[in-house]
Amino acid sequence: MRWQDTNTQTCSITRSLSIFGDRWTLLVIRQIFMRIRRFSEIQASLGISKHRLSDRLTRLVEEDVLYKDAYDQAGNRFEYKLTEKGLDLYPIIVALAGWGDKWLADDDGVPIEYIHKDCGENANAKVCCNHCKEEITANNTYVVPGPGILKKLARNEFSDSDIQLYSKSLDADSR
Amino acid sequence: MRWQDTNTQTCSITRSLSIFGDRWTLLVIRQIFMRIRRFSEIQASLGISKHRLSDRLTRLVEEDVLYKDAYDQAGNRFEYKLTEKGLDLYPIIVALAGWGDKWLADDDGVPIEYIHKDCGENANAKVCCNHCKEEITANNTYVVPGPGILKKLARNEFSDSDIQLYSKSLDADSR
DNA sequence: TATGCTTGGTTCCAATATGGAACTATATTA
DNA sequence: TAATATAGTTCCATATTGGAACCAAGCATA
Repeated sequence: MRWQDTNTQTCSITRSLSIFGDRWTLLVIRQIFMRIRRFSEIQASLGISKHRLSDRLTRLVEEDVLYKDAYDQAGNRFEYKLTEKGLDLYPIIVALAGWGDKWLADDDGVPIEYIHKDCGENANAKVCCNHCKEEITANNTYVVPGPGILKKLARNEFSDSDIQLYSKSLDADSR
Repeated sequence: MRWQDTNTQTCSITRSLSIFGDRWTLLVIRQIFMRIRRFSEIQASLGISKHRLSDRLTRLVEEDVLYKDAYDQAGNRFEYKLTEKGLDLYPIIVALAGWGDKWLADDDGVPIEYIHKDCGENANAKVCCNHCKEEITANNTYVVPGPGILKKLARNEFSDSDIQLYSKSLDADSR
């Protein structure tokens, strides 16, 4: 399967990765969260080549993850800012940072800390059940097919490998 | 900057992405969470080419994200299973799925739902503050340099672009 | 014991994506 | 007006990926 075909898949993870599942895009988004928002700033701070960055920014604007906000009088130079859709990527960024902090930090410790303004404490983010607020892990969760699968199954629009995937479930055996 | 240099960076996000920030690795991990754990199963279900999958699995075992568990008598054929480090990627998977569910689902609705066993409800997972359990967003969080930065700064092991990055903060202006 | 089948790869080559340098066009600054 | 900064684009060499063919070990069958 070629990569450009992946965004036609049903899986939400596959669809998400079709937008930012490459080597640079999430780092570009991270910079923009960090207020590094102009082309040259992003390019210099990441060391990404210019035409690659140009591609990525254009694509993120097309996907409505970023929008261009002119900062000169002529209106030809832009800061790239996060749309509502883009701001919603924050949990993914925090989850990535948290995993790296836990498993990849060197002896010096965690490079940056996230402070939750409302309580003033180190956020040390966890993924929690929206209903009971307890932490979500692979071992206390299982999956069931949702309407996006069931309706396609009813219309026979689902492949064998999709059925194989979604007939499986996550539970304590995931280890 | 070439990609193989990225895992020397201080940033936890960059280090994380140096392991699974390519087009396929997170999908491979997702399959393993979904109990699709043998080479041929993963290969057929994702449509990834064999040598690419071989590379990725080898690398994930090297990185201690997966381990090989023999399932034949001769001990030559393996299921790839998640280590503790790998299981800890679950929040990232859930965050990706949640974003895709919200922003990329088609009219049929969400493809799969995550059920939290402890309360029996649809988890609809949120990234929350570990301290007060409230949801984390770009607007209610800011960042401060942690020891991993401060110690390197004290030893002069930090580049200008790193300083630029970490001197910025996240807050309500992130939009 | 020979035969083919399945699994889990590896090897080769063509196609695609990326990095780096040079170039360009438009604004802003001196 | 000239110099500089910004935000790209173009060209080419290199790196990564996909696809097909090949291979070797183990198992199932005759």
